[in-house]
Amino acid sequence: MNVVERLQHELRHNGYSMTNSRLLVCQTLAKHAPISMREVINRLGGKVDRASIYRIVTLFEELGIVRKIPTGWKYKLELSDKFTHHHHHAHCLSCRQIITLPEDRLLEQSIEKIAQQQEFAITDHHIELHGYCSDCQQKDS
Amino acid sequence: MNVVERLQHELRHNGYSMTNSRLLVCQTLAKHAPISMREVINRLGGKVDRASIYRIVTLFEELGIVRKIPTGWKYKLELSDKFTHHHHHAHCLSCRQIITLPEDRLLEQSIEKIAQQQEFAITDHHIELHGYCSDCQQKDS
DNA sequence: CTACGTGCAAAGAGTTTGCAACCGA
DNA sequence: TCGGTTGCAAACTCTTTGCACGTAG
Repeated sequence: MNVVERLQHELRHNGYSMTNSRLLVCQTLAKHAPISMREVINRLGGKVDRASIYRIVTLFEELGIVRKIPTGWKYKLELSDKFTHHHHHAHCLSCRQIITLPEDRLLEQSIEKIAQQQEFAITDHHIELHGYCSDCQQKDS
Repeated sequence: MNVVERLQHELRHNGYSMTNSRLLVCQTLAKHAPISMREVINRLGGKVDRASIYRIVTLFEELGIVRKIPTGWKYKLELSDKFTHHHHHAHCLSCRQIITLPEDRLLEQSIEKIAQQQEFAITDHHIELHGYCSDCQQKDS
Protein backbone atom coordinates (compact mmCIF):
# COMPACT_ATOMS: atom_id res chain seq x y z
CA MET A 1 0.00 0.00 0.00
CA ASN A 2 1.65 3.25 -1.07
CA VAL A 3 1.26 6.67 0.49
CA VAL A 4 -1.75 7.75 -1.57
CA GLU A 5 -3.64 4.50 -1.05
CA ARG A 6 -2.82 4.57 2.63
CA LEU A 7 -4.11 8.13 2.94
CA GLN A 8 -7.26 7.31 1.05
CA HIS A 9 -7.87 4.34 3.34
CA GLU A 10 -7.33 6.31 6.56
CA LEU A 11 -9.64 9.09 5.43
CA ARG A 12 -12.47 6.90 4.09
CA HIS A 13 -12.29 4.61 7.09
CA ASN A 14 -13.00 7.59 9.35
CA GLY A 15 -15.70 9.13 7.20
CA TYR A 16 -13.70 11.87 5.53
CA SER A 17 -13.27 12.61 1.83
CA MET A 18 -10.10 12.34 -0.16
CA THR A 19 -9.63 15.83 -1.55
CA ASN A 20 -6.96 17.38 -3.69
CA SER A 21 -5.76 19.65 -0.87
CA ARG A 22 -5.39 16.77 1.54
CA LEU A 23 -3.47 14.82 -1.05
CA LEU A 24 -1.10 17.72 -1.69
CA VAL A 25 -0.38 18.19 2.02
CA CYS A 26 0.23 14.48 2.43
CA GLN A 27 2.58 14.32 -0.52
CA THR A 28 4.53 17.32 0.74
CA LEU A 29 4.98 15.61 4.09
CA ALA A 30 5.98 12.35 2.44
CA LYS A 31 8.59 14.04 0.30
CA HIS A 32 10.14 16.53 2.70
CA ALA A 33 9.64 15.26 6.26
CA PRO A 34 10.50 16.35 8.85
CA ILE A 35 9.18 19.71 7.70
CA SER A 36 7.94 22.81 9.50
CA MET A 37 4.47 24.28 9.11
CA ARG A 38 6.04 27.31 7.47
CA GLU A 39 7.76 25.19 4.86
CA VAL A 40 4.58 23.30 4.06
CA ILE A 41 2.78 26.62 3.60
CA ASN A 42 5.56 27.99 1.41
CA ARG A 43 5.74 24.90 -0.76
CA LEU A 44 1.99 24.82 -1.27
CA GLY A 45 1.65 28.59 -1.52
CA GLY A 46 -0.95 29.47 -4.11
CA LYS A 47 -2.22 25.90 -4.28
CA VAL A 48 -3.66 25.46 -0.79
CA ASP A 49 -4.64 28.22 1.65
CA ARG A 50 -2.81 28.61 4.98
CA ALA A 51 -6.00 28.12 6.97
CA SER A 52 -6.82 24.93 5.09
CA ILE A 53 -3.34 23.59 5.70
CA TYR A 54 -3.78 24.12 9.44
CA ARG A 55 -7.19 22.44 9.31
CA ILE A 56 -5.80 19.53 7.31
CA VAL A 57 -2.81 19.02 9.59
CA THR A 58 -5.07 19.14 12.65
CA LEU A 59 -7.31 16.49 11.10
CA PHE A 60 -4.33 14.38 10.10
CA GLU A 61 -3.07 14.53 13.64
CA GLU A 62 -6.40 13.43 15.09
CA LEU A 63 -6.50 10.53 12.67
CA GLY A 64 -2.94 9.57 13.51
CA ILE A 65 -1.69 10.36 10.03
CA VAL A 66 0.91 12.89 11.09
CA ARG A 67 2.94 13.44 14.24
CA LYS A 68 4.53 16.60 15.49
CA ILE A 69 8.14 16.43 16.52
CA PRO A 70 9.21 19.20 18.88
CA THR A 71 12.36 21.14 18.01
CA GLY A 72 12.93 23.72 20.71
CA TRP A 73 10.02 26.18 20.80
CA LYS A 74 8.80 25.09 17.41
CA TYR A 75 7.93 21.72 15.92
CA LYS A 76 8.18 19.89 12.64
CA LEU A 77 5.78 17.47 10.99
CA GLU A 78 6.15 14.02 9.54
CA LEU A 79 3.93 11.15 8.49
CA SER A 80 3.19 8.73 11.32
CA ASP A 81 4.35 5.17 11.81
CA LYS A 82 1.42 4.02 9.67
CA PHE A 83 3.25 5.44 6.65
CA THR A 84 6.84 4.87 7.67
CA HIS A 85 8.37 2.75 10.42
CA HIS A 86 8.52 3.57 14.11
CA HIS A 87 11.54 5.74 14.94
CA HIS A 88 12.87 8.61 17.01
CA HIS A 89 15.18 11.54 16.36
CA ALA A 90 18.41 13.13 17.49
CA HIS A 91 18.89 16.88 17.04
CA CYS A 92 22.37 18.25 16.50
CA LEU A 93 22.71 21.50 18.43
CA SER A 94 25.46 22.66 16.10
CA CYS A 95 24.30 21.99 12.54
CA ARG A 96 20.60 21.72 13.42
CA GLN A 97 20.40 18.47 11.50
CA ILE A 98 17.71 15.99 12.53
CA ILE A 99 18.96 12.42 12.55
CA THR A 100 16.60 9.46 12.34
CA LEU A 101 17.50 6.76 14.86
CA PRO A 102 17.12 3.02 14.24
CA GLU A 103 14.42 1.20 16.16
CA ASP A 104 15.59 -0.26 19.46
CA ARG A 105 13.71 -3.12 21.15
CA LEU A 106 15.19 -2.57 24.58
CA LEU A 107 14.21 1.09 24.57
CA GLU A 108 10.67 0.35 23.47
CA GLN A 109 10.32 -2.33 26.12
CA SER A 110 11.52 0.03 28.84
CA ILE A 111 8.85 2.51 27.85
CA GLU A 112 6.12 -0.10 27.95
CA LYS A 113 7.28 -1.35 31.32
CA ILE A 114 7.17 2.11 32.88
CA ALA A 115 3.70 2.75 31.49
CA GLN A 116 2.50 -0.53 33.00
CA GLN A 117 3.95 0.31 36.38
CA GLN A 118 2.06 3.59 36.40
CA GLU A 119 -1.13 1.98 35.11
CA PHE A 120 -0.93 4.42 32.24
CA ALA A 121 -2.64 3.27 29.03
CA ILE A 122 -0.06 4.37 26.52
CA THR A 123 -1.11 5.23 22.97
CA ASP A 124 2.02 6.91 21.71
CA HIS A 125 5.40 8.11 22.85
CA HIS A 126 8.08 10.44 21.78
CA ILE A 127 11.83 10.43 22.39
CA GLU A 128 14.21 13.18 21.40
CA LEU A 129 17.97 13.35 21.87
CA HIS A 130 19.96 16.59 21.94
CA GLY A 131 23.69 16.79 21.41
CA TYR A 132 26.30 16.86 18.67
CA CYS A 133 26.48 14.62 15.61
CA SER A 134 29.72 12.86 14.72
CA ASP A 135 30.55 15.39 11.98
CA CYS A 136 30.22 18.38 14.28
CA GLN A 137 32.23 16.70 17.04
CA GLN A 138 35.18 16.38 14.65
CA LYS A 139 34.94 19.96 13.42
CA ASP A 140 34.99 21.39 16.93
CA SER A 141 37.92 19.32 18.19
CA MET B 1 21.88 24.28 48.08
CA ASN B 2 18.37 25.66 47.68
CA VAL B 3 16.75 27.06 44.56
CA VAL B 4 17.87 30.66 45.09
CA GLU B 5 21.46 29.74 45.89
CA ARG B 6 21.54 27.39 42.94
CA LEU B 7 20.24 30.10 40.61
CA GLN B 8 22.75 32.60 41.95
CA HIS B 9 25.55 30.12 41.38
CA GLU B 10 24.53 29.27 37.82
CA LEU B 11 24.22 32.94 36.87
CA ARG B 12 27.45 34.15 38.48
CA HIS B 13 29.39 31.19 37.16
CA ASN B 14 28.43 32.22 33.63
CA GLY B 15 29.00 35.93 34.09
CA TYR B 16 25.42 37.08 34.51
CA SER B 17 23.90 39.11 37.36
CA MET B 18 21.34 37.92 39.82
CA THR B 19 18.47 40.34 39.33
CA ASN B 20 15.09 40.61 40.92
CA SER B 21 13.29 39.73 37.66
CA ARG B 22 15.36 36.59 37.20
CA LEU B 23 14.68 35.56 40.75
CA LEU B 24 10.94 36.04 40.33
CA VAL B 25 10.84 33.97 37.14
CA CYS B 26 12.87 31.23 38.78
CA GLN B 27 10.64 31.13 41.85
CA THR B 28 7.53 30.97 39.70
CA LEU B 29 8.98 28.00 37.84
CA ALA B 30 10.01 26.31 41.08
CA LYS B 31 6.56 26.70 42.58
CA HIS B 32 4.29 25.93 39.63
CA ALA B 33 6.19 23.73 37.18
CA PRO B 34 5.37 22.48 34.68
CA ILE B 35 3.95 25.83 33.64
CA SER B 36 3.22 27.48 30.31
CA MET B 37 4.76 30.74 29.16
CA ARG B 38 1.32 32.32 29.34
CA GLU B 39 0.89 31.31 32.97
CA VAL B 40 4.30 32.69 33.90
CA ILE B 41 3.39 35.97 32.24
CA ASN B 42 0.02 36.09 33.99
CA ARG B 43 1.45 35.30 37.40
CA LEU B 44 4.16 37.93 37.06
CA GLY B 45 1.90 40.43 35.31
CA GLY B 46 2.76 43.92 36.51
CA LYS B 47 5.97 42.76 38.16
CA VAL B 48 7.99 41.65 35.14
CA ASP B 49 7.41 42.63 31.51
CA ARG B 50 6.48 40.02 28.90
CA ALA B 51 9.54 40.77 26.79
CA SER B 52 11.84 40.40 29.79
CA ILE B 53 10.26 37.08 30.69
CA TYR B 54 10.99 35.79 27.19
CA ARG B 55 14.56 37.06 27.43
CA ILE B 56 15.03 35.51 30.85
CA VAL B 57 13.60 32.14 29.85
CA THR B 58 15.78 32.11 26.74
CA LEU B 59 18.84 32.82 28.88
CA PHE B 60 17.82 30.19 31.42
CA GLU B 61 17.48 27.67 28.65
CA GLU B 62 20.95 28.45 27.28
CA LEU B 63 22.42 28.07 30.74
CA GLY B 64 20.58 24.80 31.28
CA ILE B 65 18.46 26.24 34.07
CA VAL B 66 15.10 25.49 32.47
CA ARG B 67 13.88 22.89 30.00
CA LYS B 68 10.92 23.06 27.69
CA ILE B 69 8.61 20.10 27.71
CA PRO B 70 6.50 19.78 24.57
CA THR B 71 2.74 19.34 24.98
CA GLY B 72 1.20 19.06 21.54
CA TRP B 73 1.77 22.27 19.60
CA LYS B 74 2.67 24.18 22.73
CA TYR B 75 5.21 23.60 25.48
CA LYS B 76 5.56 24.07 29.20
CA LEU B 77 8.56 25.06 31.28
CA GLU B 78 10.20 23.57 34.33
CA LEU B 79 13.49 23.88 36.16
CA SER B 80 16.16 21.52 34.87
CA ASP B 81 17.69 18.46 36.52
CA LYS B 82 20.16 20.77 38.25
CA PHE B 83 17.29 21.97 40.46
CA THR B 84 15.19 18.84 40.67
CA HIS B 85 15.94 15.23 39.79
CA HIS B 86 16.02 13.73 36.32
CA HIS B 87 12.57 12.65 35.18
CA HIS B 88 10.16 12.41 32.27
CA HIS B 89 6.44 12.95 31.79
CA ALA B 90 3.25 11.24 30.71
CA HIS B 91 0.40 13.32 29.29
CA CYS B 92 -3.18 12.18 29.77
CA LEU B 93 -5.12 12.86 26.57
CA SER B 94 -8.37 12.97 28.51
CA CYS B 95 -7.80 15.15 31.59
CA ARG B 96 -4.69 16.88 30.21
CA GLN B 97 -2.85 16.13 33.42
CA ILE B 98 0.93 15.87 33.25
CA ILE B 99 2.29 12.99 35.31
CA THR B 100 5.89 12.91 36.49
CA LEU B 101 7.45 9.49 35.97
CA PRO B 102 9.98 7.88 38.31
CA GLU B 103 13.53 7.58 37.06
CA ASP B 104 14.27 4.31 35.30
CA ARG B 105 17.82 2.97 34.98
CA LEU B 106 17.06 0.61 32.12
CA LEU B 107 15.47 3.36 30.08
CA GLU B 108 18.34 5.76 30.62
CA GLN B 109 20.86 3.07 29.72
CA SER B 110 19.02 2.30 26.48
CA ILE B 111 19.21 5.95 25.50
CA GLU B 112 22.93 6.12 26.19
CA LYS B 113 23.55 2.95 24.24
CA ILE B 114 21.76 4.23 21.17
CA ALA B 115 23.65 7.52 21.29
CA GLN B 116 26.93 5.63 21.45
CA GLN B 117 26.01 3.44 18.51
CA GLN B 118 25.34 6.54 16.41
CA GLU B 119 28.47 8.31 17.66
CA PHE B 120 26.17 11.05 18.85
CA ALA B 121 27.50 13.12 21.79
CA ILE B 122 24.34 13.38 23.84
CA THR B 123 23.83 16.37 26.14
CA ASP B 124 20.17 15.98 27.00
CA HIS B 125 17.10 13.98 26.10
CA HIS B 126 13.32 14.15 26.34
CA ILE B 127 10.82 11.36 26.66
CA GLU B 128 7.11 11.95 26.54
CA LEU B 129 4.30 9.40 26.85
CA HIS B 130 0.77 9.97 25.55
CA GLY B 131 -2.23 8.00 26.67
CA TYR B 132 -4.76 7.77 29.47
CA CYS B 133 -4.10 7.94 33.20
CA SER B 134 -5.58 5.31 35.52
CA ASP B 135 -8.37 7.65 36.70
CA CYS B 136 -9.55 8.41 33.17
CA GLN B 137 -9.42 4.74 32.16
CA GLN B 138 -11.90 3.90 34.91
CA LYS B 139 -14.25 6.76 34.06
CA ASP B 140 -14.49 5.76 30.41
CA SER B 141 -15.12 2.08 31.02
C1' DC C 1 -28.08 17.17 -4.51
C1' DT C 2 -26.18 18.25 0.02
C1' DA C 3 -23.07 18.01 3.56
C1' DC C 4 -18.34 18.39 3.92
C1' DG C 5 -14.18 21.28 2.49
C1' DT C 6 -11.86 25.35 1.07
C1' DG C 7 -10.49 30.28 0.25
C1' DC C 8 -10.50 34.75 1.92
C1' DA C 9 -10.05 38.14 5.21
C1' DA C 10 -9.72 39.53 9.69
C1' DA C 11 -8.94 38.70 14.47
C1' DG C 12 -6.36 36.65 18.21
C1' DA C 13 -2.15 34.42 20.24
C1' DG C 14 2.61 34.10 20.82
C1' DT C 15 7.28 36.06 20.19
C1' DT C 16 10.90 39.41 18.98
C1' DT C 17 13.26 43.90 18.68
C1' DG C 18 15.04 48.84 19.26
C1' DC C 19 15.83 52.16 22.34
C1' DA C 20 15.95 54.92 26.48
C1' DA C 21 15.98 54.47 31.36
C1' DC C 22 17.50 51.68 35.29
C1' DC C 23 20.13 48.91 38.52
C1' DG C 24 23.56 45.50 40.34
C1' DA C 25 28.43 44.63 41.34
C1' DT D 1 30.43 54.44 37.62
C1' DC D 2 29.25 51.45 33.66
C1' DG D 3 27.78 47.73 31.20
C1' DG D 4 24.36 44.40 31.60
C1' DT D 5 19.09 44.40 32.18
C1' DT D 6 14.56 45.87 31.92
C1' DG D 7 10.14 48.28 30.42
C1' DC D 8 7.58 49.99 26.79
C1' DA D 9 5.69 50.00 22.43
C1' DA D 10 5.54 48.39 18.04
C1' DA D 11 6.39 44.98 14.62
C1' DC D 12 6.22 40.32 13.23
C1' DT D 13 5.06 35.50 13.01
C1' DC D 14 1.98 31.83 13.97
C1' DT D 15 -2.71 30.06 14.44
C1' DT D 16 -7.75 30.29 14.57
C1' DT D 17 -12.42 31.59 13.06
C1' DG D 18 -16.74 33.08 10.39
C1' DC D 19 -18.82 32.98 6.32
C1' DA D 20 -19.84 32.37 1.45
C1' DC D 21 -18.66 29.50 -2.29
C1' DG D 22 -16.98 25.12 -4.24
C1' DT D 23 -16.86 20.07 -4.76
C1' DA D 24 -16.70 14.90 -3.64
C1' DG D 25 -19.64 11.11 -3.25
